[in-house]
Amino acid sequence: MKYSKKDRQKLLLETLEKNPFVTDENLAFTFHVSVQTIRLDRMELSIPELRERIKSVAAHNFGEEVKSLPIDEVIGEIIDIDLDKQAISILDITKEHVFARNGIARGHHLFAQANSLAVAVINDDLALTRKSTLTFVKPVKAGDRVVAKAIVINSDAKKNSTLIEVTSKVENETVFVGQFSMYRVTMS
Amino acid sequence: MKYSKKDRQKLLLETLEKNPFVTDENLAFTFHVSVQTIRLDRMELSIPELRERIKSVAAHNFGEEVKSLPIDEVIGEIIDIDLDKQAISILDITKEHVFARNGIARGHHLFAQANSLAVAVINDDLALTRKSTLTFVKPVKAGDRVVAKAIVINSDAKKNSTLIEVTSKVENETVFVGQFSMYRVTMS
DNA sequence: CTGATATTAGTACCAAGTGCTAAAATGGTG
DNA sequence: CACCATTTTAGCACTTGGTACTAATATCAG
Repeated sequence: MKYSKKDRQKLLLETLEKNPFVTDENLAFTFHVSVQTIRLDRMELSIPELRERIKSVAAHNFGEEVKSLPIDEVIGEIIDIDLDKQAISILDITKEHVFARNGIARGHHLFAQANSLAVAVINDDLALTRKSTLTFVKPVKAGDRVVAKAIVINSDAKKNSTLIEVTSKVENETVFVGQFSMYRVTMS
Repeated sequence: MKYSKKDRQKLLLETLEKNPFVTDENLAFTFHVSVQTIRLDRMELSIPELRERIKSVAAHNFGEEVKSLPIDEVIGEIIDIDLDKQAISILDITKEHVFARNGIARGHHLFAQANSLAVAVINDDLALTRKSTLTFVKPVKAGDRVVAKAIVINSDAKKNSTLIEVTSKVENETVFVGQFSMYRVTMS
């Protein structure tokens, strides 16, 4: 069953979209036409040859190295801090923080900002996250400026434990809420 | 200034590691040797030819199995995946992942590994974290190899919701547990 | 100096193409 | 049905970036 030229070219595009690693010979076989026809089709649709297709796939992802979480102690920029009471940080979301596919910020960046703010607000030598509950209220997009505010809910000195709530907002709209139960110790 | 064979081969490896898109001719020129020498070097080091190198980079990134997320957007290395069922990734903790102060891995790296694994295991076009509860059971140190295993607990198609539990272990000892409630949509 | 190691040269061949010309098949319209 | 345009197929020379193999030189170490 042969397709019309139009249909075949449409299918060709879809096929190569799904899997660019197919030779003309292979395509010719699957579409029951000659290799030359496939070549003509590629010309008309300006689809590059196999090697170029592969190269572009490779180059694309090779250049687009996803930024891992930075080394700084705090993710985001602290703009206000009142030790053991509250702190505020801002993080500008760029295209490096989002999924290429849908432009939505990856959860761990919001978590990282909130968590490191929770660590920073604690006035102790050692602060570790013990437990946390997170709610991603609303998707954050590239270009958004996320303002995170950490509030110390309570501090139980005996248990070496502190409860902190972090609320992150974009243009005054809550996008993320996290409760952090922190373990803390003063050394010396 | 010619290098010794040993030095040249070492540099060759590094060069191609950084940029696999280089022809033998090009390499011959930069190392001031003949093309044949480069080929011999590649044989000895069992480095595949340009096209195969490019193909493997492309194939790697075009990971046919992982749909939700391009493979290099995953924090850690996925070593096994059974879509909608379970997945395993490993992350080697280096000094860049830990607090300089105490050598303990910062929570967001463990979260990032677990969360991105939860996203990857979902066989859908869009997967976002809605809520999560985390427990940091035991501190992780530089040098530790964290093995995270994500298990899909249930999938409610009507609610577009999936519950995933991720358990991370170091040398078979649980260091982190996270429950992720994920929002998922199939596009088309 | 000699032998081993390293390097270069040259040939035939391959895959997956491009670019070009030309013939054959097919299809729609009067 | 015939005719002309579109579509498809065929064939050939040439290209890149190699492999596989053989053979000739360089280079160095003892």
